[in-house]
Amino acid sequence: MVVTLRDVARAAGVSPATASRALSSPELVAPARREQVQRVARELGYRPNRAARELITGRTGNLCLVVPDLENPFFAAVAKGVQARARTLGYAVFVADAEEDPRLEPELVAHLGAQVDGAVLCSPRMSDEDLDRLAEDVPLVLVNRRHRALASVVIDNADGVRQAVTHLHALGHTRIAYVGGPADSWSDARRREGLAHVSHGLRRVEVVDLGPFAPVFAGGVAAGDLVAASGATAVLAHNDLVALGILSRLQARGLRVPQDVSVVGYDDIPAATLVSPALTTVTVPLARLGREAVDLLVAHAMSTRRGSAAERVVAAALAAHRDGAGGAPGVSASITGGPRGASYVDVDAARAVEPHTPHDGTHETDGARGTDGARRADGKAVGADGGADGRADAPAGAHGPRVGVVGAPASPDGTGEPAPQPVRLRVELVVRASTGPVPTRPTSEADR
Amino acid sequence: MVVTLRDVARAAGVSPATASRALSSPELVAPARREQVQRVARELGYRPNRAARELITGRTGNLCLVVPDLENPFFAAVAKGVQARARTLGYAVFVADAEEDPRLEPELVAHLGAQVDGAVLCSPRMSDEDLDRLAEDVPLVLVNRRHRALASVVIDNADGVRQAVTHLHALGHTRIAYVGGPADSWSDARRREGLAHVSHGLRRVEVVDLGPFAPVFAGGVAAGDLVAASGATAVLAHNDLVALGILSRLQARGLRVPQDVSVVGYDDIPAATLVSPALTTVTVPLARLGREAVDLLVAHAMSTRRGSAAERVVAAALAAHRDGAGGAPGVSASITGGPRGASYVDVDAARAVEPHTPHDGTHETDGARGTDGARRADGKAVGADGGADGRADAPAGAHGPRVGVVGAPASPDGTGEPAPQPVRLRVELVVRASTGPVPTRPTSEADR
DNA sequence: CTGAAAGCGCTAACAC
DNA sequence: GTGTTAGCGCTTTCAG
Repeated sequence: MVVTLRDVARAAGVSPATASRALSSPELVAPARREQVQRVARELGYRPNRAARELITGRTGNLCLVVPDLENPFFAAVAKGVQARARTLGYAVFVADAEEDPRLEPELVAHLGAQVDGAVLCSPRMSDEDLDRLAEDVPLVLVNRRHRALASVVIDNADGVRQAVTHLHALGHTRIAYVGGPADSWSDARRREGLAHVSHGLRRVEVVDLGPFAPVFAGGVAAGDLVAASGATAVLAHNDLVALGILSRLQARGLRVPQDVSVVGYDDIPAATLVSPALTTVTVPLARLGREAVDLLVAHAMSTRRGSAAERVVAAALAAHRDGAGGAPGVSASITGGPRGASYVDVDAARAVEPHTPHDGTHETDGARGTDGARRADGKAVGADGGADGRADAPAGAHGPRVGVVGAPASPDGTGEPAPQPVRLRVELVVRASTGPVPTRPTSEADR
Repeated sequence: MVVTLRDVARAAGVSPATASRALSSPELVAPARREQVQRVARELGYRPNRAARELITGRTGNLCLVVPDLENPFFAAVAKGVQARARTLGYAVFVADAEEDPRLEPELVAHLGAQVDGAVLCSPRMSDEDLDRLAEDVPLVLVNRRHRALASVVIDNADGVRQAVTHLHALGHTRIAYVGGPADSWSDARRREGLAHVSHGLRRVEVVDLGPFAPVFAGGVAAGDLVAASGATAVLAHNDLVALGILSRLQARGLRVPQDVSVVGYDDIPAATLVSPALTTVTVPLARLGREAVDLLVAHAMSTRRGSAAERVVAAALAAHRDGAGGAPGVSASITGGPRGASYVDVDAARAVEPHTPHDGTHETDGARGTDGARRADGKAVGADGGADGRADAPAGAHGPRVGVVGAPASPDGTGEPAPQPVRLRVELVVRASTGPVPTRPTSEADR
């Protein structure tokens, strides 16, 4: 009923081993036989059994993504990016919604982690300890959070607020309110730091911290009243959802935006342009966060995988690799080579001969990242203090085209390799209709 | 390194077979041994190898969901519902984004279908033929589309527009514009049908069809101008995104909503309340669409599965089942029993003794569906003309609490069982600020 | 109720 | 280059 590799082998007049090789490692088979086997396989409609393959190779060809809330446009966009990238690389992706529950996250990762080659955790709210624990079981890449030796892709939080505040300052605003996100939000902490730096640098600018709020529309609505009462002429919100809430509340109270109060968001979700006035906000390359995360995962995390046979081999290869051989890519290639190829029809047949160089920036619109970002362990970079806390990042005063960091995505899986530099993506302020010049006379609640 | 079932067996002093049973079919093992094995397994941190299990059982414990666009709030919400439900049943779910490309859909389903127990296709744009083809390979459940014998969950499209038009009519509107969705949208076709019925029933109501538009914000913006030119005092949009676009365009042109024009959307996505005026719209139980789809999948689609050994057994069981024995649930239970239980730690240990009754409405807020919706093949229902085209659905004139259909979710997998009735979910108009009484004098472009 | 044995479909040594 | 031989870890007959 279901056609098996044996069937193909028999029909092609070769041994199962040869059939297997012809499909999975074509370069090991004589051209004539190879093509014949491939043809027969096609004719018979052969579909390799993934479970059987996984059982022996230890690789699944799957990834997983865990987000706090799929309905949040921010995460939806990241998910889309992850999807797209994974698909072109031949990976399928499990998506899990943690329902904003920090306790659910580790559970989800543990469950899914058992059946994937790696996991992307987007804005995880779980503790550092949980992250450490999980990282032992499955290759992890963090998005929008940083943690010790784990690979991660983040945005330049500090630079975003810098741009926003600079913009507001140029419009004459001197009293700016900040409506923060959740107290335990990693990115919010970075933005606060950035805020402190900018306001230091700018004369006569005063930032009023209105405190932490839920990072959703309702949070913004609540914050709206505080904004009105603060006497600020401009407000910067933790994210667009919050900004939208503020906007809504302000307008409901009869305050005009931007005539009375200017509002700036963060993230640039689609809804930012659905409202009027359209929201001035900090554009974050949402989809790219996802894409980079996948690249990172495929680049290094996949190298080690608890997979019985494969595991031992990889370990041996890595050892040999470290012992001198500057870079015999062929070796690691045949080991780390995961699924690839856009066509799902015969992924195996399409398996490239070229070594595994998953991301060389080909698809990126700006050439920020080094083209050899995927190659790891080239001596020099080893042993640095990459495991530091990551406080060294934001020289927030500097500006100009901040490069999205290169760094060697090494393997933090306990193979003794150094911790990777996080991939940091640039953000950019996009000015729309919700910000304008400071009102000539101060606006306050008393105005109405 | 990794603890295997053999290890557990050895440590517990039993054979691998017994260990396996103790964990996967506890009822087959003597209480004493059973508990001992379970304890040992826990202590050793035993984690069953899913690949090995899948290889022999043919079941994966995974589902997949394919949507046209993850960033569309409609699909995000459905995805969330699918997620949640699948998780409580112990299933992990692959999510794929078809990027609004009908050609990509079958490819994704084919790829993922090979490694899941069933697939949920949300608003698939692919052809009927593609659906037929895929349905042969993997159990399918459709959301927001109907097709022959495939199980599906849809909303009462016709009733939604009926409510909307009735509302508008009550406000005095007599000239109502309809801004449709994509020409090949199944749901849009249903809404048009409903529209025709209602306007027949209502005196003096004239519906102006403004044609098909892309179901996104930009589509609505484009439609906005047509609305203004149509002379209609109210407009009903294919969905909220389009309604939002219309709203935006109308306001940009100086028309006031609802004073000059009333706007009604469909779906009630979160953004509907982010704008001002808040959108009057037809609330669709988005998350529930997803939940029901999963229930349907688990209820019947899982019964048959090409899985070597399991397949034959299931087939035999089904045959025996049909031959009289009204309901020997024990049999099918041990066969169809998929993963379940909320705890991921020891899903197996939690395997219920009770027969497989995945959804009995326990989690539903309204008891619309029958509690025995999961039980299939009880003679009577067999052989009906369930395979009809689905044109029989909308007696659009009727109203009142339309029940969300019960029907026996039979297996359309060619086992000779009848086609299932689609699960139809009720929708409800929610009146917000974007609709109001008809203007005393007609509004047209000339007004400004 | 329990154990021994036989694979699920595939890949990876190891010889030839 | 190719075939032969072993299993990967688990479930499931089939005897006892």
